[in-house]
Amino acid sequence: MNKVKTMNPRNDSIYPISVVMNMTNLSARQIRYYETHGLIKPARSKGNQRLYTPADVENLLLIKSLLDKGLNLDGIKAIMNGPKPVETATTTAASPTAPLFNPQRPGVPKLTSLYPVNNQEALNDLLKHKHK
DNA sequence: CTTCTTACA
DNA sequence: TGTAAGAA
Repeated sequence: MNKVKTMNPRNDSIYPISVVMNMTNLSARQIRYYETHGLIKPARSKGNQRLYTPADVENLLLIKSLLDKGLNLDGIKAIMNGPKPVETATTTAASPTAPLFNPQRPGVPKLTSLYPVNNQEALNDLLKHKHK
């Protein structure tokens, strides 16, 4: 019942430039232009034909939106090959030491302390006072 | 017929 | 960026 249509072992979804044009609403000129500027790198077929992957289309879409936001090709280029979301994160994170819990089963006699190592100092202090 | 390259506007 | 010409 199922019609397997051209299911080759190497079937990467690729589109010719015409399809990409319809998907991105960009002109062939623009698509090729962005390629010369290194924003996309579509593979080539035997006849030197451009083969666009879905990833390429996504990039084109991103380029389009970024372009619309007022950036130039060089700026977009910088963004694309650098996972740096321009964030001056002043993350004063005080060590995200996740307080992991020890999955101790009921009946284990080797229970010395079930408190996070983080509070060991405070615990000792408390015990000291109590023991006094 | 579709796409590619080069080149001019 | 659009478009023309000639080749593939």
